[in-house]
Amino acid sequence: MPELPEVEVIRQSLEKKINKKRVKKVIIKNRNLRFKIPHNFEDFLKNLKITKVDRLSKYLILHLSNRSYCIIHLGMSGTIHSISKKQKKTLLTNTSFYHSPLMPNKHNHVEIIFEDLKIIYNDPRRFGFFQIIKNKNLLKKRFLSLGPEPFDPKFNKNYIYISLKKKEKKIKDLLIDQNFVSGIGNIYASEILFLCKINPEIKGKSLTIQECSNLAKKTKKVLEEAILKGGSTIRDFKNTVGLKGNFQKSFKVYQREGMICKRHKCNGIIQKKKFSNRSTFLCNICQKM
DNA sequence: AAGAGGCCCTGATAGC
DNA sequence: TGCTATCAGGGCCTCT
Repeated sequence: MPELPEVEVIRQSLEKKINKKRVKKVIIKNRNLRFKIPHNFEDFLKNLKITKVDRLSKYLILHLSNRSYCIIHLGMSGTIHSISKKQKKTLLTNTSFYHSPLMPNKHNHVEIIFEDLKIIYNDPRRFGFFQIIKNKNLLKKRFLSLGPEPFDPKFNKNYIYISLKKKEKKIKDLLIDQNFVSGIGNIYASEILFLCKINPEIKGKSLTIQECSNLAKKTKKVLEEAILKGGSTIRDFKNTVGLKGNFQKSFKVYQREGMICKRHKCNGIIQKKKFSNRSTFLCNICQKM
């Protein structure tokens, strides 16, 4: 599911809920996520305080009071819900409780319980994971292969131009390559390239310096706007209080196959193409090769 | 060393 | 209704 904007939206709502709070109890219902959750996970977290709710590209990073970290990745289908004791009381007296996403569910794998609320990790496909990282050095090591985030000043026209000048890969595949730039996924890659009028299939090395400059700008623009709109809700992404995002209404190409191009005075038709086993959307006129 | 492809997993939807 | 196939927002690993 979640690309950088969705993870940031979750981070913001989690921060309000659990920052500075102490973990009372952890319940694991299924350890078999992408990486197996070790058996000492619960004991390790117990009684530690959350000192900061951070994010790096698509990873959530909980800073813990013993100077260690808990990183959470949501994979394709992970979501985090929070429920307060008060809410639970109300829900129990209400029939809609049984249809609520907060209801016990076979895909609720992890619960982290605080004094006044708990957070629930739900993930049908189990591509997500939890990992404990013991110290700052190891955290740095863990993310060594990640390229700069789009908002990092390092992600500028020169970096892009130099990184791409020998690349035979398609620019769309490069945008979702986390070693080049981290945080962009399949939705936003299509949206960014549309705004740049760049055909997703051209080789990285064929971008001009001007195109690289525009790419840096438009990438930031798309992601910033998506965060402001609460992320994109396709299928059932919601923030931790169950609110849907709104950016999907702003999609220019994603999931708009066969529809008319939204660019002013362009009469192009949005195409869907599949390469590298993922779908890509583009306008057949303003993103011509 | 870069790039292509497979794989981890479940659920929704389409087509027969 | 029930089956089979295809498709999903990601990332890691292996092979060439």
